[in-house]
Amino acid sequence: MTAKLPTLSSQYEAKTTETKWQTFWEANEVFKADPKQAGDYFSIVTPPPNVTGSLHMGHAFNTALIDTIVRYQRMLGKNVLCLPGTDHASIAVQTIVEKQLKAEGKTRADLGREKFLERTWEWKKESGGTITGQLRRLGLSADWSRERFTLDPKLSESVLEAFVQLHSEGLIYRGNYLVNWCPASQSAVSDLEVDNREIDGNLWHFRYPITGTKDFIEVATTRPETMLGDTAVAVNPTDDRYKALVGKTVTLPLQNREIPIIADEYVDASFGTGCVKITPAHDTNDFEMGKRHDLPFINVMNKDGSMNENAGEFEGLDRFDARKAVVVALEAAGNLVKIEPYKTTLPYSERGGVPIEPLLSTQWFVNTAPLAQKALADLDERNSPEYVPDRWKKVYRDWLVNLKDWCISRQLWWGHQIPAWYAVEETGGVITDSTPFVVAKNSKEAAKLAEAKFGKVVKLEQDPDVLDTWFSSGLWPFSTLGWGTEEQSDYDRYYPTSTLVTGFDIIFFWVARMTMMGRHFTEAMPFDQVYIHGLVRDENGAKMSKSKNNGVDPLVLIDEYSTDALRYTLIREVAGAGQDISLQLNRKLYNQRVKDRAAGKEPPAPTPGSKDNSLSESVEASRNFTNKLWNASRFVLMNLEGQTPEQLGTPDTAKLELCDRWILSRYHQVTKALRENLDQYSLGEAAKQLYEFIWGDFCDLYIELVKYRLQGEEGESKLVAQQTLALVLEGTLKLLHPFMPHITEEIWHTVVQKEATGQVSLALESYPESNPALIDADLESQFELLIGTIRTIRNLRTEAGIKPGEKIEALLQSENDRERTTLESGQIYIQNLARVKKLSITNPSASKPLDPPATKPATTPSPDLTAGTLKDRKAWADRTWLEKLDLRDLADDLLDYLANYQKLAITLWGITLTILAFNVLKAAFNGVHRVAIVSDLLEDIGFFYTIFFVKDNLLKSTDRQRTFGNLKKLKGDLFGEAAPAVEAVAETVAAPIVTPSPTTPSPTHPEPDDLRSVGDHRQTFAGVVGTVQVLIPLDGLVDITALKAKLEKDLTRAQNEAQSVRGRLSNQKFVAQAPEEVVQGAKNALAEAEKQAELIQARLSML
RNA sequence: AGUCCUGUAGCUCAACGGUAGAGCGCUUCUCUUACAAAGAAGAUGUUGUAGGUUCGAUUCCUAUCAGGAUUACCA
Repeated sequence: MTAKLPTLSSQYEAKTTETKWQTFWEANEVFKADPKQAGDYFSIVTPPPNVTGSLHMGHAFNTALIDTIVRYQRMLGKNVLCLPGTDHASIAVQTIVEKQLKAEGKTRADLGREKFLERTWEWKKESGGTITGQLRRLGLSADWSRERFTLDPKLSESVLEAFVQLHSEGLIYRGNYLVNWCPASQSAVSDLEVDNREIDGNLWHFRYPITGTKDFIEVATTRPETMLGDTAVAVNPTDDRYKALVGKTVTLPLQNREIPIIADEYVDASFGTGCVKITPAHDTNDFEMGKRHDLPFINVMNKDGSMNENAGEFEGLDRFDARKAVVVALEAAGNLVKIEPYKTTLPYSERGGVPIEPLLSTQWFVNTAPLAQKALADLDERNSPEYVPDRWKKVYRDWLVNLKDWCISRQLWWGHQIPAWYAVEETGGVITDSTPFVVAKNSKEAAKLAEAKFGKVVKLEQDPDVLDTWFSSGLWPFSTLGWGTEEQSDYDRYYPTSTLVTGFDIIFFWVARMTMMGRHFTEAMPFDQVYIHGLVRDENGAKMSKSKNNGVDPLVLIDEYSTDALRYTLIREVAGAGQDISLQLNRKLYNQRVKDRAAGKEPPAPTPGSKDNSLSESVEASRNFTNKLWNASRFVLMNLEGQTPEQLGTPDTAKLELCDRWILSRYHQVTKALRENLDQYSLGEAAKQLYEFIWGDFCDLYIELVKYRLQGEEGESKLVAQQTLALVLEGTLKLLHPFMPHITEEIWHTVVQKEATGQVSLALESYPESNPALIDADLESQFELLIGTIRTIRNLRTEAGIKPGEKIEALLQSENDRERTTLESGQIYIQNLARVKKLSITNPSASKPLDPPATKPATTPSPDLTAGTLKDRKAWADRTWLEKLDLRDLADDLLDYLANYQKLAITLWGITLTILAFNVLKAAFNGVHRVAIVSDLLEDIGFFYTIFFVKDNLLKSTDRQRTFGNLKKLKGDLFGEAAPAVEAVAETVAAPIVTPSPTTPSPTHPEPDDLRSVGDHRQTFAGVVGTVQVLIPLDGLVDITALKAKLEKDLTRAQNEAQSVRGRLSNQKFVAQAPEEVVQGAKNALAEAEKQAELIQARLSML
């Protein structure tokens, strides 16, 4: 043990602490995976963020979820690999760099491919560093030694391997098809890079003259300029209106081209005129039809979106100018019928920000059907991968079924260059659609292959295009582990990976590609489970997006509130089925913070109490939670007197006091629930449970309940409290660690007093296990009554306007033995937490009270039985022996005293003397039939107390509970009260087995006299909890109106409850058909409600 | 248009078919020696609407309204 006591500073410094642990974890390689380590493994490859700039809130959310899962699995003792990395994001990154060049007045062509790539790598270095730095600040417990980038040599090798293999299997081909063409970036783009927007457009109606007649056929289009490439007009074969025309031709206006009228099922006769113009080179549906009917494909557009030579007089016009020009020309020619406004959704290029053009071009494609079939079989036959939540499985499945071939070539430079080499001499020195080629991993192999193929050495040129980024992303789960390279130890150990954590928005584009590729290349699903989460929505519930400019930088919130607070907020929000989560934010303040950050200013220190000053209320609440944990830990540390949980040891079960047993029961209950929730990815639920346990149970109740023991004398009771506090705190830190890794690590090291090393870290501790033997549901519900009683007394205090600091008297009356036993065993708790100096617990119907239990206002204040300060006890001891006697109360108080100061009473001497005292009392009692009404009776206790005090620490191990019980029995004998049997009491205290009420009230109702007995002497405030009547006698004036109002409110509530339950019970079918326990529960509830109403009614009638 | 998800307190969300809870916010009181970034007490609901099944529906079914996601877009 160190010389100075371990403490926590009064203020938690989140920023320095978090940086400290992030640095520590990484420097000590705490999270480095070791394939050689035995045991089950748990591996996650993180979804690689694009190296385009910085992380947004969605990344923070994803990372928080991943890390919580990963840390939990690590604490379960698994061999964990969490592999981080980034994605090269061809088109996004190239767009950024080209923009930079443009600002300098240059183009990529000016630089040339090599120089351009150099420059892009430079950019990647900076941006990639920003990204991984942010992941580190989020506390991601990744193995940074295994960080990967999709363009790493080894990953690129995997890409080559995959491409060559797929090509050799005939699953990759080169062909002329329609692709999503982005004229702005002049590249094909994937469906994912397309953003469908609904826009207000027009529907233009044209008429095409039927060749050889004066008739016309009317067609409509949203893109008039495409008519220049029309090669047919189609009608439905069953459409009687046009049947006769099929086989004839129309003359295409402006182009004067004869095009056929064809019949095709695709045409919907009921829409518009039932005639469709067919442009196979510019529309996907038309493309299919063109193939079916063997139509010519006339491309009228250039790659930059301008019209080409096939557009005739419109050549050179931009597509939108051409649109206008075509309409004008058609109108002039009398072919325009009408223009009607029309809502349509247009695909926009996410990158270029312009409408996508379906364009016919020669590209590389993956034949996905055979790949998808394997993945589909795994899903249908083995439910692999398993989706959490399950409903996303359907979305995934639909995609696999409806899949189209995948265009994988991009007309870009940044990325994996397609490993195809063209024998350009065959086609005049340039690559054309028909240039022969070979596919190989490198130019050397390509040369060899080409030589074999052509029988001579030929000049080869590599395809200038690069692969779709998703191609390499599809390999990510195994390419990162060394698949297809020399070093496969990680692959052998950690593949297939355990869980993929990602957003639902990329199930198709990424998840499905990984499963197809993984299944094909590794014969295994790349992950066992897929955990799908939602998006982070902004303060108005809107999706965050660049175009709306409503994104939120997680670092701004981290600077303001800490990483732990942000992580916890995000996770706590997680509802069930992959729902979106929302983030509360003061946008105005946020914008200010962003500005400040840019200017290098720190966020201002929080000013408590001021409203409208919260950047994010929800994150602030989490920050307050960290603060709560910090302060509670401070308190515990202050009271452990320098001892670690290990040094203190586990508390002896037999010596646990009621609240110790309760908090341990709660702790094990929560541990159990937490493990279950974490196992099934109910992270939000888990986070909330911990919050409630830490704040509600541990801080607000347990700590308050044990304070008097900690502040009291050294001894067993104090030791057990310390042991329990230490045990629960350390366990709780472990439970919370996956959610809030930094603060828990900091507190833990202080608590256990262990220097942090690569082997000693909370992150490497075992996750707590639940001990079912310590879970006691009965005990917990008994506690409910105690807490309810405390709350009722506090409520009465408030209603009566009693000052918070003032100590009061209270009387608890219940006819229910179990209730009374519970109240008695928790008496000290009620006294401490409800600030009651004198508490009586009686059975109003058992025997006529000899005298009113509460007496007239004491002229000299009663010594405080509860506070337990030395001062009080001194004052108490100073009393003189035998001023006046109320023997019954004396006995009560003697027992109170023992209950409160059990640790003092443990000496044999003390007990002996107490028993002696009882015998003295007995003797006295026998001689006195009527006992004086005196409230100040405790002088005599002072006498005993002095003796106890002297002998205080002589003996340690006595079954004080049993003795206490015996004393109670003795008291019962003396006064004829229905004191619980000795055994019952002993067990109540040491191991409560008392079943909580379903209260079965006794048939005898309290006499009004009973109730009045208190009120006769003083004004009394009253409330009811369970069937316990809580009475607070008051001195001075009482606000009768307030009291009445309160009682009436209670009465209404009780009557309503009774009424409702009565209604249910009077339904014969309910009684007959509902399960026994439900009916019984209703009966109990009715009895309790009726009892409550009765008690309140009686009390009310006395006013 | 199809499919899916969601409608519960002012906000964000809970509630094996058993009669609705929590956090934040709000109101009142309190700076009590872990914590005012706190503590104590309190108020707040035709569970979107209408039917149905059931002894009993926030929960299951049908219809409907509203919001969202997604796929496909009819030219």
